[in-house]
Amino acid sequence: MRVRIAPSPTGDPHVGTGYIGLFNQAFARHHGGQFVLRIEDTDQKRSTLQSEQMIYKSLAWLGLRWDEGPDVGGPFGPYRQSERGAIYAAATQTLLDNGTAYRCFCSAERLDAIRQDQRDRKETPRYDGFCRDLDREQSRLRAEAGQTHVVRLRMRTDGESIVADALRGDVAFDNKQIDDQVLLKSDGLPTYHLANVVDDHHMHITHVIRAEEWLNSTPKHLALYEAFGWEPPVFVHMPLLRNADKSKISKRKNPTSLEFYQRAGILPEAMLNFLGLMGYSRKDEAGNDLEKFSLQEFTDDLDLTRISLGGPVFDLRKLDWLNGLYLRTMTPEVLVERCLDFLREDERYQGVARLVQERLTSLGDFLHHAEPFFESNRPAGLAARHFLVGSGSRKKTAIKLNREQSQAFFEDCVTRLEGLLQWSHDAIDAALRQAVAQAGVQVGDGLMAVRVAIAGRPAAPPLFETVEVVGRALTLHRLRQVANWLADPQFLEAEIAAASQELAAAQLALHGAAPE
RNA sequence: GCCCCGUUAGUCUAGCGGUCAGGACACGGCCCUCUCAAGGCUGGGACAGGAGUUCAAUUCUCCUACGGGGCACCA
Repeated sequence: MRVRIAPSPTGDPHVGTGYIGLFNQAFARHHGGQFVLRIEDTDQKRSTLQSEQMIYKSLAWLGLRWDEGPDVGGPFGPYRQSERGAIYAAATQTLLDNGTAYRCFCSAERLDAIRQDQRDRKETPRYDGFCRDLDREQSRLRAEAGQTHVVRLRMRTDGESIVADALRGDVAFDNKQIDDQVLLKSDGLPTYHLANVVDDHHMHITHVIRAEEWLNSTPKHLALYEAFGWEPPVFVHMPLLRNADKSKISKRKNPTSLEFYQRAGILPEAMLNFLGLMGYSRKDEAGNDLEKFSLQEFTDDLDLTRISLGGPVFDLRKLDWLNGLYLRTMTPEVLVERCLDFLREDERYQGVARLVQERLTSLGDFLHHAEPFFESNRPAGLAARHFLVGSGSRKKTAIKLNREQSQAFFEDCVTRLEGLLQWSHDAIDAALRQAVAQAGVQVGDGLMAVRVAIAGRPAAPPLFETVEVVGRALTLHRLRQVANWLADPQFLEAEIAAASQELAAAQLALHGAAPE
């Protein structure tokens, strides 16, 4: 048995990739098969090599080990789709020759127009078949003349397609509902649908274990297998990880980057364990649910038919509990090792040392100053008043932003930082200054708000360096967290009230009981 | 709008016709304790609604509601 995961190197390594990867690998190992990693980089605009590297790094951190992949090779490579152009070209030609695909010369404008029209008439937006019956010879000549075009799948318009999903049973789709999918884009690269089917076949994939979002496009894939005369694999559509509001997990509402969890000090074995609890459960001898288990144990008795299909909410509180459980059951020796490794293996370590250095009077001070860089959860706490931008300012001229405005400011910071191609001091500097200018507050006040959001305290190393060192994943998470706090007036109020109480108590302790 | 999937407590789940509906996170209380955690005990809290099938439905079927996903020259 052979399975694969096929992440797309666009952006941060996604926790969903880890989730699907876990089940794929465990399935392969359980059955003594192979687990393949394939990089789906057919989207030229969005794919980056950097992102690809991060995928390897994060999946390896999690503890997943693939038998074949771009980085480790294998007998059915190349494993990067951008390097398989000739294979897709040949496959496309086969379909063109046997009439199951056709060239389409329609412009993007025309397609937009008909889709809009269909939407207006409340119909399912789909290709209208304008080029479907072009003369084959004509079509060939136009293509040879260099006219830009795509290649589309000629979908049957009658009957229905049955997807035999391993978890759901037969799922029927009316063929009339299925679009003539583009297989080859005008840039000559294949779409997911084509590349996926061709590669899965050539890589001898027997079981496709992927996210539920693909279920609806499976009929297209089935049509492709048929067009090629190939045997389709077994399909297993896993439930989607969800935000607290049950929508598909997204970085707006949850940290989705595996890098974030690594940097936040989550143990990979706890993360894997937690993912193994999503839509799945194991039992102990007494028949109760087993909460803690190793990858090996998970793999040993994995049974995909036990997967439950309701979309599991990715609840960080339980992850934290599990992580603590792992931490508490280590021997002190191992714990020390893990902590030191956590710091040592983190490339931020050097950067933190550099920033903290000038503030030290003893080695023991290091921990205090380094805390903001590694801490995972940051309660709003004592410095919360800074989140209302300008409110913490001692300047009389300070422009204060109200709750909504402050929230908008933090969200703007997120958007600008998110868009940075280079996570460098200068780029961060520029982005944050723009955000401050946009908000119309004084530079010091705006940056102070960001500083407190990032470092949790007003006294910290210079902001841009700090942000650079803290890194993208954690920085964005902390800013989003503050934006979310600001979105909930009660929460922030309570936080500030608690903080002032804390402050009063501290002062009381310092100066003795106040006179009656 | 159309198509598809799903629905046990706030959350993760067990259950596959007859159960006091089990476990876990979170939450409350008590205990332990110099604090905080951890730990122990304990409490509240769920089968979305309605028809049907059956001696018997959380479990099977249908309808409704709700949630989600898809409908791209993104994956």
